[in-house]
Amino acid sequence: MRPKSIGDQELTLLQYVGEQGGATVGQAAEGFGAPRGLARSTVLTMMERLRQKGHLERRQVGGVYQYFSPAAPGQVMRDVVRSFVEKTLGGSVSPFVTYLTEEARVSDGELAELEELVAKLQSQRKEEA
Amino acid sequence: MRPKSIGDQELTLLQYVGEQGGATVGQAAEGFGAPRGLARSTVLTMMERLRQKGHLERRQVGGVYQYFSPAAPGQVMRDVVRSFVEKTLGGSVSPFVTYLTEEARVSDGELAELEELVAKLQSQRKEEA
DNA sequence: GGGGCTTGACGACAACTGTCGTCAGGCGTA
DNA sequence: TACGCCTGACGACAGTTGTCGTCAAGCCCC
Repeated sequence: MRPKSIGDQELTLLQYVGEQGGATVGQAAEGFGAPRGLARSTVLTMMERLRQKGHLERRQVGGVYQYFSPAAPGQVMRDVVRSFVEKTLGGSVSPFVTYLTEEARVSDGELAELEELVAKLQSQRKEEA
Repeated sequence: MRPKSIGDQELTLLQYVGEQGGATVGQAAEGFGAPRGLARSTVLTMMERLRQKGHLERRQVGGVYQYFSPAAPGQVMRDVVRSFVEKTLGGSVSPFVTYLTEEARVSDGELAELEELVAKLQSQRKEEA
């Protein structure tokens, strides 16, 4: 019983459902699949696979199933990033920082987040000292 | 002919070869495969697949093939991170910054890199202003 | 010359992903 | 009642990854 992997397309769909605060297959097929040229059955399959993996739950509402994410908003992304750092980067975030430094486009909001992050880390260092 | 994807294990192996400054299959099998319990043929297969994808090149040296990475050191990692940010995070580094803030262990060296990064970005903002 | 070990090259298999097509059942409207 | 549309559930298929086993050729030492 491996943790629960997730493909890129699946993740994007999961995100979509999360943002919508839940959706039926029909809604997801229209709002997510259609713009991407995906057939309804494709969306259905992905949603069911996500459900099997525990990333989505469904509830019968008015005759149809309403799917929704049982995880807190943002949690999934965090898990994905953690898994990427651990599995692919071997636990070090250095490659990512290098990437940020050399070629990422960082928005103002993200820069602010980074500033906060640095400040937070610095104060932690002091405490420990 | 899609760009050139790469699996996690493949990437780790590619990294290994890069760090070693090149290696024969025998060397990689011993130094990389053995510690991970991978058979020699597994390592060979991965190296050949990496070569087919253009991530590795080989040269006949003293009867055996010496494999090496044609890319500059660190380039591969940067490519991988970029691809992850674009494909999986949808182009935004926010999820990553959030991860860093909430749960990553950041080393002193990495913190220093981050500080530099923030400083650099701030000065860029000023210039643009 | 004969063994034995290393190399390369294949072919294979199972999982996971991304995509569908199709079938059967339910509901509403003509 | 009959038809058409939406919904769920399957089963399928191809491509990518991760892993091997095996076979044939070469090379070295006894």
